[in-house]
Amino acid sequence: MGITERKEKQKVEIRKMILQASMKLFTNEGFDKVSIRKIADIIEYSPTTIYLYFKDKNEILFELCEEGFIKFESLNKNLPEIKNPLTRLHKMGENYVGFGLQYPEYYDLMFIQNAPMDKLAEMNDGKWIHGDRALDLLRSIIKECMTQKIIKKGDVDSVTMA
Amino acid sequence: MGITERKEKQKVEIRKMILQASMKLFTNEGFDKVSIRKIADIIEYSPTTIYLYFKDKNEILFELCEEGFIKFESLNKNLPEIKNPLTRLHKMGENYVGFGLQYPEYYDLMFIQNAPMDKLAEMNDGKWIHGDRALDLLRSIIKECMTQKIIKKGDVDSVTMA
DNA sequence: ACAAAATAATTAACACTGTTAAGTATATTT
DNA sequence: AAATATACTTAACAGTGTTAATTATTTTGT
Repeated sequence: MGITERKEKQKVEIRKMILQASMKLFTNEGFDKVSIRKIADIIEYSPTTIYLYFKDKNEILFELCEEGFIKFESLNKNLPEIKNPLTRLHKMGENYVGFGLQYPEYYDLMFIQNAPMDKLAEMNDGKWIHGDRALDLLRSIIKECMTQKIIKKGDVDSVTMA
Repeated sequence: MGITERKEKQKVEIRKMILQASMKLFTNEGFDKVSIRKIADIIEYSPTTIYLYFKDKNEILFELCEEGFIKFESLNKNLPEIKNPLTRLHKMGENYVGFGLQYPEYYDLMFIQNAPMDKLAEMNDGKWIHGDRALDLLRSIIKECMTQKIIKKGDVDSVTMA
């Protein structure tokens, strides 16, 4: 039935509008300072309409991160062919940088605005469709950095100073 | 006058209670999830009483960070005697780690919960009494890391994996 | 073509947030 | 004892995420 099909498409498009508006607001003002009502204003729908498309505010962020992880994973397609795990990790680091340069808004959302990490950790039960492995890997890196990057920070600074 | 003196002490003690309760809540639940009313509940005063001692919620965090920076600075007293700026920075890195181990709650508040960095940046006009140099230095490190730690992250991970 | 059922959106409301203004005791000074 | 200052509280505002009830619209079954 072509008519319900068009309806589906419209629903998808509203979803897209929400995600688009949210992305803009999140990166401009930060997740916490963005209210559902602000998003609703932009897309010119009632605030509660958003809840017809997303379970809650976190799920919007979640979805955006998923999008980001998809992009990031597609960048990582060149990894498996590298045998040496050391250089493979190094390559992943490069990909990570490349991702940041190519999709700065997504990068900001996923890795700079640290609040998200907490928020997403909450809804971490079961869901993760695309982000799981990438996130786990990155999280392990980040966690290790929580104890070690400090030292390395000093080193980085030394290097840049020399 | 011994009586107004005792009054002064009581005021200082209420301040301390607020800071103490806030510290506990901030590190346990995160800055954003702590409400003024929750703090008020703990110290068993009305929520608005807190505003007699602190301008707003951020100022409580600000004060706690100041305390932290004082502790951190006292750890950094061993720095000036080191001539070589490279090894001096390295030593500061060590102090940073030491600080994190010695005062985990403060460390968490100041460097892990990244939201504060944003919040404190807002009220960064003029104030900074103790934290200024230490913060500027650390912030420069952090900012450099925003572009470079990514690579270093990979490296760190490589090292730890080897 | 018309009534019934499903869909999509909205309005009203709840419980919470930071914060301010106005009011109320209590203590201090004159 | 009356006036003033101090310490604190209650009431309120505007905003938040979110849910329930309501209305309008569209699709379906006859």
